[in-house]
Amino acid sequence: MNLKQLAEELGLSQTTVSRALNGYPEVSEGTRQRVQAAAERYNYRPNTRAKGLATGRSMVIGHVIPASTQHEMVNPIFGDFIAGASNACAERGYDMMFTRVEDGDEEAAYRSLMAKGSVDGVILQGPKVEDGRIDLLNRIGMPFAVHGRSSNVAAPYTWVDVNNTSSFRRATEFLLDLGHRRIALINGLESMDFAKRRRDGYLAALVAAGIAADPALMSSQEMTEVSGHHQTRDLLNGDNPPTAILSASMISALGVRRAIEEAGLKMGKDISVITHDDDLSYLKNGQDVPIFTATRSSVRKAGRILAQMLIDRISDPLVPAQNALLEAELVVGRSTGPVASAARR
Amino acid sequence: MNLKQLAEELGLSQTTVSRALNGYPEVSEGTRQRVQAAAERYNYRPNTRAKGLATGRSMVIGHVIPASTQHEMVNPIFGDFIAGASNACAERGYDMMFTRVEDGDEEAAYRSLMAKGSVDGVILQGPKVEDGRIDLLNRIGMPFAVHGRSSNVAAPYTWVDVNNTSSFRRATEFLLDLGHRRIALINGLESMDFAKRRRDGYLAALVAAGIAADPALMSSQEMTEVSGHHQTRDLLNGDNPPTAILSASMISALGVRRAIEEAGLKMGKDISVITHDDDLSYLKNGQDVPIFTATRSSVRKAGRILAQMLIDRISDPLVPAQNALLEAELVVGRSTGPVASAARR
DNA sequence: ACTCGCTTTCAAAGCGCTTTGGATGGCGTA
DNA sequence: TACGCCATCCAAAGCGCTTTGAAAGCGAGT
Repeated sequence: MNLKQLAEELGLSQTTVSRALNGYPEVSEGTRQRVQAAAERYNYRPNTRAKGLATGRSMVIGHVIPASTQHEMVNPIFGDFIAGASNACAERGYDMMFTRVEDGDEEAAYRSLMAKGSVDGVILQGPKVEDGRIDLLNRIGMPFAVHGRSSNVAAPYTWVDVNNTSSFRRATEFLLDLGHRRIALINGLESMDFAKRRRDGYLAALVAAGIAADPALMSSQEMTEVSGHHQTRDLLNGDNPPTAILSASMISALGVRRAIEEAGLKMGKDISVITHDDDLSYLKNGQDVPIFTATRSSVRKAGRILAQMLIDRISDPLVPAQNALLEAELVVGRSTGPVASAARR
Repeated sequence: MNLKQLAEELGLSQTTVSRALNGYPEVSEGTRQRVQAAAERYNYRPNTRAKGLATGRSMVIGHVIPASTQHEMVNPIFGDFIAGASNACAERGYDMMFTRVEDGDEEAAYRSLMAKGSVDGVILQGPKVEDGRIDLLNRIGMPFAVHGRSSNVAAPYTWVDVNNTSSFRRATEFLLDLGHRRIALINGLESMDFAKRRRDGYLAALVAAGIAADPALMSSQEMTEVSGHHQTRDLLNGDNPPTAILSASMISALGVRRAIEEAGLKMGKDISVITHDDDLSYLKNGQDVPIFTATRSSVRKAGRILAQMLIDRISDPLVPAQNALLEAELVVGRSTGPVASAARR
């Protein structure tokens, strides 16, 4: 059933039917009722493509996933973020679309999405410290919103981010207060902006406490269980192992815990662990009592907010770029404790 | 730049330019070269919506995510599946679109997608033992492909599934061969078809071995870390604890392991564990030596195959429904061993 | 010189919708 | 009675593409 048929059925013009359905005032209330009833009865839905062609809107928010970052898609953190974003999108009638591209074809992909008009805006994931994508999107005039920030970008843009610096600074201070002096940082890839900021926070706390940072205690890798495990094992096997570990995600933290247990140590007693916790639905930090002491911030909430901002911007391009800096809360669990006497040697 | 402008620029008609770009034979090689060069130069991309309107194709594969199952989106298993599927889609020029709906609005959502013409086909996730969606999609004539199967559906349809029955039967037999008699099953929700089949496999092996199934050893819940932990703790605190556990996913298995360690037991020695392993990129079963003995089957591969099948079907609706039953391999790791003497009491 | 057949190109219709710029008719007012 | 003004509805243009049906050009055959 299309508009033409529906109009014929009703003995009205397409114009009137279209207006009745879209809530325009130039149609009498009686007619509107009649039209809506008929549309309901025939389960009429305007064809997306035709509507889009006529209005110049696609009602779709895009994501470009490069093949190498593609495992990000698989990353539970990404999943939770998307869940939040798609929630906000659904409320406003938007759908989300994912385009996978080969590495290096990102620029072409964005240009292509723009030229093809298949999305009204895009969400940018995992910004690097220097991220060319932001300039690019500004240049080609594609509305966008960034999950995170990019340190070296001057122009204003829409973003939502956790205050990574302050949360890692606070976590480090918490460990310092417990008497820890050798605190390791098992970070995400530091080409990523969030990881760089976390490191900054960690270093700031050390500096403030007058402690020299030990490069042997800092590593930067992808945030997987296996990688968390490897890094921890290496740390524990080192000459002068840490008494506390800062982990970048719940997933790495699982590996951290595994390595600690394998070494016959007890987390929270022999060694303390704080992790960042994105409050993932599939990897809760314990049900009642948190397993890990953690800096917690819901990535799902970030998704909601960001999608809303993007849609605002699409609806009215004159709205200035909005930002939100979310503060993580420090949740104290059982993975931290005063520095162990054995380690004080 | 649109077709009209490009045609004017070239001094050709839209027809010729369109044909040149779409590889039709009725255009001379010289002209084609000239057109392609110009298209390249102006970075011309046909407008998706206009093209779709003219061809009746949207080049989009849809997914409908009900709010309650929405956490599925967040499920790493889903993530890996999508990664595989989007790969196959990208190769054929398709994009993927996700529509979130309130619970119970699924039927309306599919009908709507169909009426709006916004997708060419959909992928169905997590089929239940009885799943009304399959009939529905057949009825409304929407091309679709199912990840998994639904036991109580007669009509043929396109699907890809792991042989859950045989793999869980085999895993159970493996434990039986090691001397285990009290084997627990920590299953996914048994309203899900895959979970039901796994249970069937488990029970079949017990029956063949002449062992009566103990309801106290079987549980069925969502596959999260926390839930795996809870179920295992309850089992271990029971009157007559199992000597081996069968877990439905790597994620639950993490919880299983945690509960075992908390109880002061050693996995592979005091108690054996086998898990199903979807070969998730973010939750590898160890790097070199597998941590868990597991029935392994790549869910990413399943995604690839299924998307391909769906696109085949979209391209030629006359092609009969294809199916693929993937056999999981049994990977022996360090989480299993002969039944512990202590437990033989 | 004329027709035939083939290649190459084009004008125009159509996909299903929105939206512009009228038309129509009823009603109050002068 | 005539006029203007709303309220209501409509025909048609246009969004950017594909595709049908036809025309134009050209060398070969007679």
